[in-house]
Amino acid sequence: MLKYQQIAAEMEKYIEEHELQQGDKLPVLEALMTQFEVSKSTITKSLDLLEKKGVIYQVRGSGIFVRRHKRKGYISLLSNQGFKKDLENFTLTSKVIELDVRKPTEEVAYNLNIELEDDVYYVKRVRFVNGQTLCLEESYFNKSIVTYLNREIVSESIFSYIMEGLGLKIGFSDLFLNAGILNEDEAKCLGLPNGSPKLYGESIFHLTNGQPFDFSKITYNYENSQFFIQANSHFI
Amino acid sequence: MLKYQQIAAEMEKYIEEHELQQGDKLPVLEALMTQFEVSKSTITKSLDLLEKKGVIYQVRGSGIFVRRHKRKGYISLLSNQGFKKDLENFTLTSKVIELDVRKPTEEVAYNLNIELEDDVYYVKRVRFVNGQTLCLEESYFNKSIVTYLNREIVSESIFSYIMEGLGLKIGFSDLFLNAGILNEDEAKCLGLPNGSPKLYGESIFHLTNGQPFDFSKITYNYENSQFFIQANSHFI
DNA sequence: GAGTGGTCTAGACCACCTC
DNA sequence: AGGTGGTCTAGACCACTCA
Repeated sequence: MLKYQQIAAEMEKYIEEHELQQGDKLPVLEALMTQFEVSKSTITKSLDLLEKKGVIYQVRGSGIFVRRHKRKGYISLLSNQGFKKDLENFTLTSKVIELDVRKPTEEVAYNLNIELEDDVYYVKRVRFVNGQTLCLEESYFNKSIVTYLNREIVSESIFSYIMEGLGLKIGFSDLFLNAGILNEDEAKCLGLPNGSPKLYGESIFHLTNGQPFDFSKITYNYENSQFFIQANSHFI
Repeated sequence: MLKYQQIAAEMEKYIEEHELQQGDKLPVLEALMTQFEVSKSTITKSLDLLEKKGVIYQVRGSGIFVRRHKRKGYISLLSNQGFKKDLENFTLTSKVIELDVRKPTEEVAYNLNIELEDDVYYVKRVRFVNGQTLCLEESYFNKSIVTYLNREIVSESIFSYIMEGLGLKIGFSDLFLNAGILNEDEAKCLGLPNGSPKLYGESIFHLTNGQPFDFSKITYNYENSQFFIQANSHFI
């Protein structure tokens, strides 16, 4: 693990364990430099990372302060790691509805940047938090990258398998979101009345080298899903 | 303007003007260093900024590549600048429904970190894109920070006024999102049938020094609003 | 193995906040 | 004025990719 990541992790752990609150001041740069025995730029890089994660904010001429969001059970739209982290104290389970290898539709081929003749894994599953439906998820994986899937893998965390089992490195993701009305199949899968509102998202996940490997359509149960985003104005 | 911001702006402009596509390769670090006559760390900082904005991605050992999302008319949930930037080619207007000074509710006082005796500006308005309703917005501004508002200001971009007119610096924001069903008043304001689905968000905007100054509740017309987010895995 | 991006350092100087 | 974070440099060395 790199120095600046290590330091960021330690600082975050410290903040959590000591239950520091919004606005609490952290030691000044000078102190952190000597404490961790690194140069100024390394500390700065750690702090920039924590700032990007929404853990702290830095005020020039004043200090470094803790930033905490105050609502539990919200899913971060920024960590492209599925829900594992956000719903740590909740029980996450999945029911696999379908799993097969097929040819992509035009839409899927376009989003995965492949040809219509190439193969994709198709996975349809319902995900639950604490036994209640969270979302209905239809995923398409580029089979030449995600070379193997089975029902067992797919009923657990697919992303853990992709990273640890296949040794792939996830780089970045695009997410598109809107609201709508559940159709009959969706309502049935989520256990909601026909015509209920839905939160609907499409996301495309890429490897670090820029290759898209996963295109997913997710329909959320509006009663059990809420999201948060922490933004900075560093890029106006 | 700082060097690294200047360089980032120039590079972004270059990419737009030359209509570079997803995956197109940019010059290597060495070349950029000599071209802009700056050190490696400065170029790196520019590139990190562009990466954070979702404009490029960097692959170690390989190069720097253009990253472009391909859908028009989506609102970025990361730029905490209102919609100005995302809906550039659309006409944005507002209708002010209410504007007054009042005492905060407990909820508002909590989110703005003020006392129940303090004053807030309350603004209720409907916003339109190309003449169609985009959202219903109820905002509460800490009056000791946002010292003055009037109907004229409020019918234009409040944020431009806050930055340019009042000289305040916006730092970061928290956004909470979920879906639900429109109530009668909301449906009327948005011109939708009663009981339609809605996208509902609450956001808290802070100055660079960490003070919250704006708490807003926004109800979106689900037919006219769609969002996107570009995420990185740099902080797993 | 050549090319390319990423980390880290030590230090100079600058911009902003608080008192 | 003194304290604090932010920018920028020059250069060493490391890690990954790809032919």
